[in-house]
Order: sequence, then C-alpha cells, then structure tokens
Amino acid sequence: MNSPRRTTIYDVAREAGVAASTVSRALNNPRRVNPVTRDHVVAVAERLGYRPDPLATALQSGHKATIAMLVPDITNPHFFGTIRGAEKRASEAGLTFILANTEESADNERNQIERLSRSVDGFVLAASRLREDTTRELAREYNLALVNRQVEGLPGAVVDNGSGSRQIIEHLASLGHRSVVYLSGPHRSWTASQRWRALRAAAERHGMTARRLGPFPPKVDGGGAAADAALAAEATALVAHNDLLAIGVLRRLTERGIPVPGRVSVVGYDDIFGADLCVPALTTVAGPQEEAGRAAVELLIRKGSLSRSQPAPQQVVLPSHLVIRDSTGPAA
Amino acid sequence: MNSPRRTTIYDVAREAGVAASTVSRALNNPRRVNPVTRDHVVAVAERLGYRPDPLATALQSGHKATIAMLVPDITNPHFFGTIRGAEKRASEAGLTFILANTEESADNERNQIERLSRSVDGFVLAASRLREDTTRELAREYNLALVNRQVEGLPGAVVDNGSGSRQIIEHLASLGHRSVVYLSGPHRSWTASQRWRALRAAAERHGMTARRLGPFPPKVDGGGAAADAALAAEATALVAHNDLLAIGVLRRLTERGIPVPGRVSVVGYDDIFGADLCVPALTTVAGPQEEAGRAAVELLIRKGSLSRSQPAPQQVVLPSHLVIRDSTGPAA
DNA sequence: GTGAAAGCGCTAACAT
DNA sequence: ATGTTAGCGCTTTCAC
Repeated sequence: MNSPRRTTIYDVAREAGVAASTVSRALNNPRRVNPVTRDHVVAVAERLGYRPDPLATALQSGHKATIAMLVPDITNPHFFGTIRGAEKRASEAGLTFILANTEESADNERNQIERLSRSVDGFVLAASRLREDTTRELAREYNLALVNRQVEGLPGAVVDNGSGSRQIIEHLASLGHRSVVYLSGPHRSWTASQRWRALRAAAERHGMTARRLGPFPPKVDGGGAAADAALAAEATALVAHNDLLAIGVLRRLTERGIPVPGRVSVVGYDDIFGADLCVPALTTVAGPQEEAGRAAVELLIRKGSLSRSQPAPQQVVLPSHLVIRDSTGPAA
Repeated sequence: MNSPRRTTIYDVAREAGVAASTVSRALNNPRRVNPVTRDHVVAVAERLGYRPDPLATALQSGHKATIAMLVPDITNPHFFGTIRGAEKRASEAGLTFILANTEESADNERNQIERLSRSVDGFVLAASRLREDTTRELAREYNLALVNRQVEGLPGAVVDNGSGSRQIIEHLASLGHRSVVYLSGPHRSWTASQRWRALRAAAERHGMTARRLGPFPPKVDGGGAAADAALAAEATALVAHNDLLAIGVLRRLTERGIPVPGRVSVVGYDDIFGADLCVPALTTVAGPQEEAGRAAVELLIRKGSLSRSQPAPQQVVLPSHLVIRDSTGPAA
C-alpha cells in the first residue's frame, strides 16, 4: 500500500553500516557473506521490520514468485477441487496465487494470459478452451501447464476419464443395458470429446450401441433439454457430460414422472459436492481433481527451475473410478 | 515471463521519434499530448505490440491494479458465491485478483496480509478470523474491506443474518415449535455469533426457549456429533450454523431413523449448491453472497480513489430471506 | 568478503 | 506540448 514509507534495503544498510548490496546478499545468498556480518544484517533487518518488496525484486530479477490459474467458469463446482489443489501447492511453495475467470471464451483466455504475462512466472490452464495450435504457440512464449487437457509436448495433469468411462460401460452392460446415450458438453471441451471417445470405444467392445446428443450447456439448467432429447431417443441409459447436467436431467425426469433407475439409468462425471445428496444419489465418475491441480502447479515449478536441457515436459495422468450409487439399475 | 525481450516504452519512443515520457503520457494521459503525436505514438505502440509492464508501473506509481481476497477456507461452498462476486467486479474494473486461503487461522490471515501488502492495492477479507482490535490496527496501515463481518469504522458488506434468523423463528413458531437449538459454528466467527444473537432475541420475543450447542466444525462431518447432541437435548427444531452442518445433521438423523420433519425440523444457513438436492430438501436462509463480494470490491475501489476528505467508510447490509423447503414441518 | 554503480521499465517533476 | 532527469526498491556485475 502507500503507507507512510516502508523500510527499504537502504535503511537496513545504513543502520547496519554496510552497503545495500551486502544486505541483499546476506538475505538471499547467505553463504556469500561473512557469517558475522550476515548475522548482524539479519538482526538489523529483523529489528527494523524489513520486508522485501516483491515488485522491485521481480522487476529486477524477473522472478515474480507468482502464478496464475485460468478457469473457464468459477461458478462450476467441478473446478473447486482443482482450484483448491493448485492454491494449496502454490501457497506451500510460497507463491502468490492469481485466479481468473475466462468465461468459457478462448479469446478471453488468451487476453488474460497476455495481460498477466508480465506479472507471473507461469500459468495453470484448467480445461483450457484454446485451440491446440494456439496453445502450442502460446507455450513457446509463456510458461504453461494444463489441467484436464492434453496437448502433446506440453506439461499437464489430467484425470483419466477413459478408465471411468470404461467402468461406466461395464457397469451398464452388467445391468443389461444394450444402448447408451451420451449427453455432451461444450464443443471446445477436450474433456468432453475425451469422454465420448472412451465411452464409444468401450460400448463397441461390449456390443452396445452408443449415440451422442447435444451439446448441452454443462449446467443444471441444461438438464431439461438433455433429458427430453434422451427420452425422445428412447435410451435406457444416459451418461451426462458432468454431474451438473446429470442432476438437471434427474430433476427433469422426476418432473416428468420417469422412474430412475426403474426406466432409465443416469450417470455423471466429476462426483461434485451434492452428487450424493440428490435423489436418487448419482452414480458418477470420481477423479482426484485436487491432485490434478496440485500436480499442474508442481510441473510449473519444476519446469521453471530447470536448466536449458530440459527433459520432455511431463504429463501426469490420474486414474478415475466409478462411484456406484442409486441412479443406475437393471435395464427396463 | 523471461521471453527473449519484451517491447518497452523506449522501443516505442525510438521508433516513434519521441521521448519515453511522451509515450507514457500518450498512453496514460491522452489529453496532455498533441492529438497528432498521440495517434502516431499509439499506432507505433500497437504495431510493436507494446504492453506496459504492470510491475514497473506499480513500482514507480504505487498503483498495483491488483487486489487480494482472503478466505478462511476455499473448500467451503459458502464462499464460492462471495469469491465469484469479488472476482467478477475486480475483473470488470481491470484489476488482477489474488486469492488466498487462510485456513481458518488469524495468524495466517495476518501473515498473508503482510506478505501481499506490497503487491496489492487492497484486501477483501471474507469472514475474517482476526480480532476486532487487530483488524482496526491493520486497517490503519492497509486498505481493507470486510465481507460478512462488521467492524465499526471499516468498510464492508454483510449479508444480514438477522432478518433470516427472525424469519426462521417466525416460521418455526407458526409451526408450533416451542424450543429451538442452535448448533453453533467456529468460535471466532462473527457470523456465528451474529446468527445466534438474532435467533435468541427473536425466540425470546416469540416466547420460545433457545439453547446453543457446540461449537461444531462447520462441515458435513460435524453433523454427526451435532445431531446426536441435539437429540440428547430433546429439541424439536434444530438450526445449524450453516448448510454443510445441516446436511450432516440430516444425514445422521436419517441414519438413526429419525423422521425429518416428522420428529425434528432442521434449518440451515447459506443456501449452498446442494441444499435443494438433499432429502428432505433443506429449509435455509439464503443471502446474496455474490452481491456481498462484489460490494466489498466496490468499496475498496471507491475508497482508493477518494480524496483525503473521505466520508465515513460505507457499510453495505444486504437482506437475507428464508427459503422454505421440506426439512421443516409442524412440531411433533 | 564487501562496496560502488548500473539498470530492470516505468512515471512524474522540472525544464524548455 | 514535449524532452530531460531522477528515481521507485531491488539485484547483480564489476572492482577492490
């Protein structure tokens, strides 16, 4: 803030009877300075309540000690876990954590990156809406790590929806379902296409038919249209792009008096808070979202501190698993 | 980032054939420079892809264009609305938004404030755990706005739980309840004591007895102990500190086979996502949390841009209201 | 081991 | 209306 005037490195220097550069060294490279002077300087700094100014440090050294996380929609509970994990890891590493909403817009996302680029050491892009080539291009200039989006050559952490999707199909198959409808999410969403691909492949292996409907807005409100469309398609098993949509579907089905899982089974993804509260409790694919957020920050940190000869950026894949609750049952 | 080298104001100055200060003026005080030169400078800046460095600007001018929001527990859905509102308003105002978790610790909160103070123009403290005198002391040095916490003389926005609490009591009274138990939240929580005070006062007016139990951790997990304690106290109406706790209570009651609202009624606060999904759907006090977050940022912005002769800092009070669902019914 | 000096990119007097 | 100059607070050569 603009308070009276903060203690600077010069105040400490004067008080300690040394040069400013010595103060800087004593505080940052303790081993490069005589233990006696070091202790003295540190003591004086302490006494004067000296706090380095991160801005001045950053301007000079380029090290901002700050990362930014960009999220398509802060509203969506799905991201809370990821945000939490990222914030925690950043905090542990002494990094300041900037959070920004991109409102599901690739342009917005790109602008935010450019706007913040001078202020941060790197970005965690959660469920990025950027095109793959744009992402690669930006990654040449900026330090990026992705969450729940894979782009070859870029570091990132994803929750593997493939395993979850396969488990869904196996579960449904074992209940006697012969066909499944996927109620899809946003076009640009990598996760969405990922889920659908795995679902379709697994369905094929099990001799089930799989169709895709939508896209629907991945929110509770989107559930009305999604449920109606699915019903018109005469499906016995509905897999929604995420829990929000699934919950909306559940609601609409209840409204229309369709028994779940009596007549149709419903499955979601994410296992958000509330998935086990709704009625019937939602069968859904749970993944370690918090862990993914944490891992992405981790990769960003490691990447930044590496020498030129960096090994190939790492991709972390975390397993998901199906949580079976009450919204799935034997085929009608 | 540390990319090759970014375009600076000097590059633009050279290319445009003017002094650096003119570039600065052309970009920041357009009216103080000849329209012709201004346009030229702007065009060159554009062509060169010039982006001002926020750090350098901040270091020189003291204007950081950044605010930080401190939250006791990012995990808690209660804060999502507040965070969202604050982030939105900050974003609209072109401010960078820093989010930090204080882990329910006053010390941590204070440290964060000190750590970030040089990097931001001000702080939004959500449900601050700081003592009142500490808060006042800090407010002398830093720019603070509070959310859901009132400290005289400090700007802030609160959701008025008083009105909601009164509505709870009226509702319960009209259902024939004669006594109510409040399952309290964290000790340090201003909101918690606020709620209890209003509840007790309203109960008194209605000739109801009110008791307080706890404190319980304001999470779903806290509900087990809270429900058991309430049952032992033979209450017919339970008011939980927040929805998380209320949901936990509901769960425990179901486990124990206690009919809700047949034998006891349950009420929460916050109307979080999920409150209408649980069974029975939770009667709860809803408040415009998002609006509160937004208002706090608004106050921070206004405060910063005011002249010395500031009017008394504003306190915004937003009304809450009771949402009646299925967890409350006639007294047994 | 320590000091002097330059400069990160920008803004804000002060001159002209 | 524009240019010159002096820093903001820090780190980092480069000398000594």
